[in-house]
Amino acid sequence: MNAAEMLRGAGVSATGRRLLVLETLVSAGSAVSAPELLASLGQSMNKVTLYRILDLLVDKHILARHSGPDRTAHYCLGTGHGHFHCRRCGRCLCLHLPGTGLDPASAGLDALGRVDEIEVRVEGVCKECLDR
Amino acid sequence: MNAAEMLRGAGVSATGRRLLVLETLVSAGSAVSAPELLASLGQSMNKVTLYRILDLLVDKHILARHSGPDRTAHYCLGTGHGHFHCRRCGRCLCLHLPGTGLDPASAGLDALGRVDEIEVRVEGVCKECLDR
DNA sequence: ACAGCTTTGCAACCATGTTGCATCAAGGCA
DNA sequence: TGCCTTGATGCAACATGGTTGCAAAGCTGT
Repeated sequence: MNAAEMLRGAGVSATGRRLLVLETLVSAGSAVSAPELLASLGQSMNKVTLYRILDLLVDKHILARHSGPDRTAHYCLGTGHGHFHCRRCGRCLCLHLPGTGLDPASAGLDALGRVDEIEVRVEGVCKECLDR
Repeated sequence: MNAAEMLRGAGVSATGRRLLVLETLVSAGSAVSAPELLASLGQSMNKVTLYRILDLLVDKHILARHSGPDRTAHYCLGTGHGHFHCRRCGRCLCLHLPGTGLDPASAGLDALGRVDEIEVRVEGVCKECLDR
């Protein structure tokens, strides 16, 4: 499924700007913040447009927004369930955690109210930074 | 253990400002953001002083800082391992999750590098808001 | 009292993100 | 084709959360 199909499948038109943002995120592979996107896209994209596109894509469940360690939102594809934040290089890797026992019922979370989303944030130093 | 003991135990002097911040957080019971603290403390505390005290207490491991949903840091006592964010009332409740299977080895996280901290963020609507 | 340190305050600044409004592009229809 | 409506983009100004530089106020030991 390419970027244009993802957009049309969500019922929004696939404009050039939106494709640019989405393809940048696809090729990034990790979670990226809005300022990082702005920097990598250069002057070719207005920041207001970028923020509006990110809002739209999150609203349409194409992107997931999660809060990074440096108090800026990070964006990545799909509904990631976890992220690893490297304290040294600042990268934010998406985790796909299988079977960590994190369903609301088992943890007794549903006693708190309605649970919409569970995210695991792991902080540390990534392998590349440790080896270097 | 009262606030003054906590401060002296961490090797910092227990000044009036620091006691005020720490006691406010103790009595809050939930995780609080810096702007919320500023509002509740009124004009009696300069915002720079507050941020510096919060930084100090996090550095001394008296407080834990974690990122809220509204891109502001929240602070609570100890090294909480999870938080429940209510999307309706905005409160941020500390969770103490027992045995959710979240140790680095079992989840295969240590293959990523060095893991320093794991935090679980749960989003939803709290019981009080659902009942209302 | 004095020197030296820590703590606090004030003002100005910076970065992230938002709002209001104008403009531009795309599609429908006479 | 020309016109109208609607959605997408851009620009400027603003709002908020947080930081920095520097000065004043408070301790502490001599």
